[in-house]
Amino acid sequence: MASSPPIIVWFRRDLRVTDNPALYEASQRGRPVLPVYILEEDAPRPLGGAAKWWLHHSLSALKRELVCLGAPLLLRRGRAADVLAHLASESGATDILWNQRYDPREMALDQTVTKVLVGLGRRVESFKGALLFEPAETTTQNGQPFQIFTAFWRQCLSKPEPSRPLPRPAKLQEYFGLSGDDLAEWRLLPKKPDWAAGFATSWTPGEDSADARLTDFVEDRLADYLSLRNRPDLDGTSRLSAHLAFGELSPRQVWHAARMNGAFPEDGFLRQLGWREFSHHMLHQFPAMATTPRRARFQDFPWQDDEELWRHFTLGQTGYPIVDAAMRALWETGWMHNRLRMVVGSFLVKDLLIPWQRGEQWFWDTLVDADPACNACGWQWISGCGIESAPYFRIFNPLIQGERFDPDGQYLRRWLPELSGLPDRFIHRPWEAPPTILKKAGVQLGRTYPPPIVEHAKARDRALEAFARLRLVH
DNA sequence: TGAAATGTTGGGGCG
DNA sequence: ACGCCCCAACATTTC
Repeated sequence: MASSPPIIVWFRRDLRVTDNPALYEASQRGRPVLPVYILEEDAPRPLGGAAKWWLHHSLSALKRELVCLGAPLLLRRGRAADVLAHLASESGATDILWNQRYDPREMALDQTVTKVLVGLGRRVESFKGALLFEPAETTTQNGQPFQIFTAFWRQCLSKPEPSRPLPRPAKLQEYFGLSGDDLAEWRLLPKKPDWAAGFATSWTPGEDSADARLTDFVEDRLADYLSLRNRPDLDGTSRLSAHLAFGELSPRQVWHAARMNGAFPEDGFLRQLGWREFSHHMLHQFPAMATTPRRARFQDFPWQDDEELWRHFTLGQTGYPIVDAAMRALWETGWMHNRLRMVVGSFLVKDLLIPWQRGEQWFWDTLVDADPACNACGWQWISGCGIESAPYFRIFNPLIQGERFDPDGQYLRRWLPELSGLPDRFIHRPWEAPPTILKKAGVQLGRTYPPPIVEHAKARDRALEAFARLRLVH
């Protein structure tokens, strides 16, 4: 027996059933629900490798959730407009619901989809679930977008608090009769080599584990967040970034979970949500920032862009232990601590004079939490070419950062086994260790571990000089 | 969400 | 007792 026409819910980066406004609304209408995820062939930017791994597991988790709710997830691939138009005619659906996304390139796509569907006599509705505050409602007094985080966040905090998360919908009516792709066919997982083998020991994608991690964080570690958040060796952060990036959690859920466990909006943790918010609003308002420095004069920066140095950087073979440990952790786990993102970012851009866009692309490929807005904002911030950003002359010293935030070298020993035998005193600076100590630790500089590929003091001077020249020209 | 250079102050060693 | 130097500790400025 054929079902009556369903309501289509198009899942994108909102791979959750709780606090999912589009799904919730569909569940309220007393009709079958047809949830669909589309592998978009016309996506503005193909997902990176690590994100694909996450997507695979997140989709399989979402499939399980939706089976429990009674409406299995349909997988299709192609251009979103074609797929949805086809689905609408196959199923007779008149209503297509989704949660709004804010990246202008994706919004352009959604507009096309809308036009096509409306042209076919369908109704399209979009809902708000991806952000805490609406970009259109968060502007300066004369209606301009904010460019400075503190002003932006102050205004956000003066508004009513974000609304409470919606509940998980009750049982959904299944729509029968359509078949979709098999997730495995999408080949989102790496085969040979399987570089993602280590990911699973660090992560469990999906809404259930996102919720568990959130609960664990707000109950046990939120209180120490401020004092530990910069310590990669102590696991002081929430590690929710990938769950948020794929929408397995909504920022509202994180907000209220933290609030109920004693966080104040002014506190450090919610402020981090503020940065996420700010990044998304910024990319929404300034689409070009994905690839172009917001300060125009950085267009002419005299980059060196040396392939050999780049290779050392990506392999975690720069000779600066904190940089190398961070880059190898990124490769092995698909994630990097935020403090270390700043350290390696500063190193790439300022010590090696390699354009931030290359770093941004590398992160895009290797981070499980790769998010166009946060990634571009972060790189513009660290390279000094954003409007609100670290001034260019703010150059991190990898040695000082390492010793300050990994004082016992615990993090280094975990990711750089070849240095693990060095005493605390030298592990951040193996090139200063006396030969006897190196020998005892089994370290051969230049063989088991590289000497520094640049001398930081000189690299710093060179970067400042390049920056000074830039200022002279403009 | 920086680091280095430079300036200032004050205590202690020492002739 | 005094002036001088050194240097650590801290503050300010500069990149």
